[in-house]
Amino acid sequence: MSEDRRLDVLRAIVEDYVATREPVGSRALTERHDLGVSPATIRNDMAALEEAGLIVAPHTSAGRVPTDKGYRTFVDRLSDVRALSQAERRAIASLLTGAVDLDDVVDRAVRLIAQLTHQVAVVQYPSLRRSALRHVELVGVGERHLLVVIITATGRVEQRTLELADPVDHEAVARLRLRLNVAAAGLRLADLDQVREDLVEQVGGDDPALVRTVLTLIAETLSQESEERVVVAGTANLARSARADFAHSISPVLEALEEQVVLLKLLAEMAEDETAVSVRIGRENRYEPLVETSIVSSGYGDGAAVARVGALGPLRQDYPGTIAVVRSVARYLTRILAG
Amino acid sequence: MSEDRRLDVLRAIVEDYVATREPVGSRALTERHDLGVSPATIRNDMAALEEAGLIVAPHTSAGRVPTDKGYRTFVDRLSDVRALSQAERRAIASLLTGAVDLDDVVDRAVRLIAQLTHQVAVVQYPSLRRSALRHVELVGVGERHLLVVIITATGRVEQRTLELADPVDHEAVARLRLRLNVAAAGLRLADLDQVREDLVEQVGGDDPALVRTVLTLIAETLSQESEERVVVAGTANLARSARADFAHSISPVLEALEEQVVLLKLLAEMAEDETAVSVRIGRENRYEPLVETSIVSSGYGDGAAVARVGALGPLRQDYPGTIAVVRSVARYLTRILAG
DNA sequence: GGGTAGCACTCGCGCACGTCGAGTGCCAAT
DNA sequence: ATTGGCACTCGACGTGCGCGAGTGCTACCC
Repeated sequence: MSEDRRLDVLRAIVEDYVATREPVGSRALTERHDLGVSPATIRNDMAALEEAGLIVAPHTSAGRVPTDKGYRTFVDRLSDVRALSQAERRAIASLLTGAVDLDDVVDRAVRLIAQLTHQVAVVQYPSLRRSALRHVELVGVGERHLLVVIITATGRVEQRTLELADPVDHEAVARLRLRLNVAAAGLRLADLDQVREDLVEQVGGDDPALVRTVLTLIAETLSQESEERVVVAGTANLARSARADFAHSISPVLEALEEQVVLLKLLAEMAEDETAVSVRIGRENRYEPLVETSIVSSGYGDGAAVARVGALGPLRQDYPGTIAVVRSVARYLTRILAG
Repeated sequence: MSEDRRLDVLRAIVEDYVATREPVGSRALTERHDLGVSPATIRNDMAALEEAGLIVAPHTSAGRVPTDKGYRTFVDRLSDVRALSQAERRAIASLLTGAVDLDDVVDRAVRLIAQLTHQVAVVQYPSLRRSALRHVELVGVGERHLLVVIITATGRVEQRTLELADPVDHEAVARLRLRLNVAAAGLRLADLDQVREDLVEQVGGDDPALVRTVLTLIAETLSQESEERVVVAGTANLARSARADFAHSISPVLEALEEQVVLLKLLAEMAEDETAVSVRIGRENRYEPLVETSIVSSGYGDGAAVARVGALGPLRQDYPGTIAVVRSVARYLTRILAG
């Protein structure tokens, strides 16, 4: 019995099931695909595929349905990456290039993915740790508070208030601001820890302790994972297929989507290969509420990937299509952020 | 036939229906409530209530269910405001006072409402137009760009980049910043348009045109409604009761919740009475996707309300409970933002 | 006139039952 | 290795039926 044909059968099952949402039987397969053998032969292959754990029959005398493992095999070995249509390419390009600032880019990207994949779209903001510093602003506020505003190369603004031991010396702060910006412009935030002492010396000034404090605070702030943010769109797409694709309710999934921490962890786990698209199918997500979903994500950003985009949807979905969209949007994002 | 008892019957119907999710019949009513009359009498009252459009029977020989108008009457005339339990009060107080900054306050508030009401919670960020100015920061960036950072009394930071006609004169900018902050501290942003010319004169300085430009830009920026943001939580609560409470799918509702613009408009429409809780029931929301939902919202903030909090859920919900929670959270928010 | 009891009637719901057809597994034949 | 044939399983679907909740109406009572 031919191993190749067996995989062809699996591919056909996945494609038909994704298209029709109905368990697919041996006869239907021979009718809709050109496999060159009779239903009886298909049945033997199916039995083998079931034995191997790639498909299951929901009940006796129903057709077969792919398992997580079946989808995995499909994604890894059987699916061609679908080329995007001209219209899709154009939509991505024009929508993303029209954005006015970082927030707008992220917002447009997430809506775009949701619309093109009919799934829940997820876009992570470019991580502060990885992006370069454009400007630091220091503002004395009241007696002993210092407002630190950090502006990154990607246009993101973060603010943090410092409580000082001594009353604010406004002139010293003004000088410090100037020198800091001269010395630290273009600094990659991830490097800040290493070069801090150099900077303290370089900036000099009346109050090295203050410099150190400010730099430390900046570093601390940026290293907090909680600074990372994820934007979600298209939850309505989940609800549309809810009854059909989710055994119970979609509310655990919605809950998970509202938890920034969960999403960030999830995306972080998928970051092994930063630039390529990576896929988590069903129980491969160890996070219980998501065992009935699949997540397709890709890193984006310049050089070392700085963040991820992705799409989350039911097991039964058009993987080649989703992968194509996610990959394409990630590439456009990378290009735009670099420009 | 007593008008009072008729309303008692309506109240009983609403309460039972909310509690059991089943159409309520005349006998069940007499058993569960102390109305002092027989089922037959109740039937007459029910016929009258149906005539008046306050209840309907989903089909012959089923019990009655409240209509939008029935709920409206219940909310307006029949429900006592439920007092919050000690535990609930404590939860609200402790959670909100533990917040570290404005983002945290909003985040905690929205989660709190979602959890206590089992509905979708909505919290609008305090509007810039209405809140007072704490500080303005001006930073020259490159040759002819000026970065304007606005810090409000509520701790919100907004930034905007100005393109200047002439190259940046750093000294002039420094002087301007100082004078602007002296003159404009505590200014309510909504008033800025009116007093702009006074300020231009008061600030004086080398370049009145620049002052005017900066002030105009600030005013423009702040008057953009798009600056207003809404945070949503608890969408999972919708999904939980989806099958029972929504005729079709909840996905139109989820779509609406993702549209900031829609939510902002909705909240704006409910702002007639700024401090009191206001309720929109079913078709009273002219926005089609929300005709199967009710929204309870209240203004919060000091003096003139600066923003709104609310809860959105199915028609069939515990209105007194929701109202109590929304009102209470709004009050705590007001107190915290004032402090 | 408002309240009540009785009664006939309606109708959705759940259940049992039978039929249909898709799909399977196995076996003997090629 | 592939195939045709065949018996078998089982869910989906339609039908018929009885139950019970609930109604509206009418006659009656205070």
